[in-house]
Amino acid sequence: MTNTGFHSHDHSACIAENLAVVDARCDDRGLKLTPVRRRVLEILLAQHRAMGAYDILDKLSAEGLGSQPPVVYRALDFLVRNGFAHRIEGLNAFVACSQPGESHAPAFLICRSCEAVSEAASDPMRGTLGKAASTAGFVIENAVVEARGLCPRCAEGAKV
Amino acid sequence: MTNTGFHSHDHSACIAENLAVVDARCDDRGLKLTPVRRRVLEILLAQHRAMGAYDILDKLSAEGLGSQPPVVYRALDFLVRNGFAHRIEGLNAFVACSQPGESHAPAFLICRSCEAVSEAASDPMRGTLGKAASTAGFVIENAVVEARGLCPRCAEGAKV
DNA sequence: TTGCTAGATGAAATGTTATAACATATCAAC
DNA sequence: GTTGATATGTTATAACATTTCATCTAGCAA
Repeated sequence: MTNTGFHSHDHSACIAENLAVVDARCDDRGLKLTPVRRRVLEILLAQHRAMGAYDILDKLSAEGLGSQPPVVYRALDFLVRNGFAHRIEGLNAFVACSQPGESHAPAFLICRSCEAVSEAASDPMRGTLGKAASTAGFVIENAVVEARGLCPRCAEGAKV
Repeated sequence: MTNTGFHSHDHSACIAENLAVVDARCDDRGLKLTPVRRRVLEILLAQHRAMGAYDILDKLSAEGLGSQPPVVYRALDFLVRNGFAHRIEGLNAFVACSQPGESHAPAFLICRSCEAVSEAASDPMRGTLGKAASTAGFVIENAVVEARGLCPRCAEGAKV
């Protein structure tokens, strides 16, 4: 139940550590973190927010790292497939994973005001959903769980 | 915890009842279920599956009920806003609501094989997610919960 | 009855997100 | 040095969604 994104922290260390973990995981598994892939991950890591593919593409192409949609979609696909990033369905956008490479069933807390995204643990099989599924005889393979609302900072601001 | 969609039932009665409820709700609230809106709802009700906006538009325009995207998006917006239909984020598609007009926090069970969609109750504030949110100081306003997997029929088929 | 207003619709264009399809490059293994 | 596997480059297009502006219609007040 790690929650990053809503609280201030040493962000450059946070980025560095994440990249180090991803590097290690790639080594372990024989995956190649190529320049485009690494750069896309860095762009995502720069902020705890979701970014659209075309926003990322703008940055990439400004740096001469590819200028066509498939470039960024392939990189994102690699990152998502390997658990280094997640897709936020409700925003058609992507965030870096805060627990890279760990197998986990993430749930997201998305602030509608500042658009910060925080990753929490979910357990789709438990609770009402799991009960409903088993009653119905439905076999859950995975679940999208995205909560929207206000992060601590924005909720505080809204009150005032 | 009503689950429709995975089990056989008198579907024409199911449609008729849903429409009757929606009619009544519209009367109550002074909403207008115009021909386009009603027809879109009927199209969605015809099957317990999610349909893309353009699929719906194809049907509409075949019937002379409007041929441009805004026609269907406006109708869908009306239906979703008033709780008569839901958007499935993971599919960029729409389903009729099985509890029209009731205020509820739906969760969806989506079969990846036959694409049937069933609506279940969810309670985003409860369980691990709610706990994570309150720990983080996050105020949940609503949540997208979409489980994917196999419906009873397809799960059975997969075993064989 | 007229005219106002708000909501609904018609229509054209555009914006945004995502993939198909095909060609080329890179690199390790044999 | 050929093969096979993986990654990239590039063009085009599919799929999903909204903006904009004009027009129509129902309900209602003067």
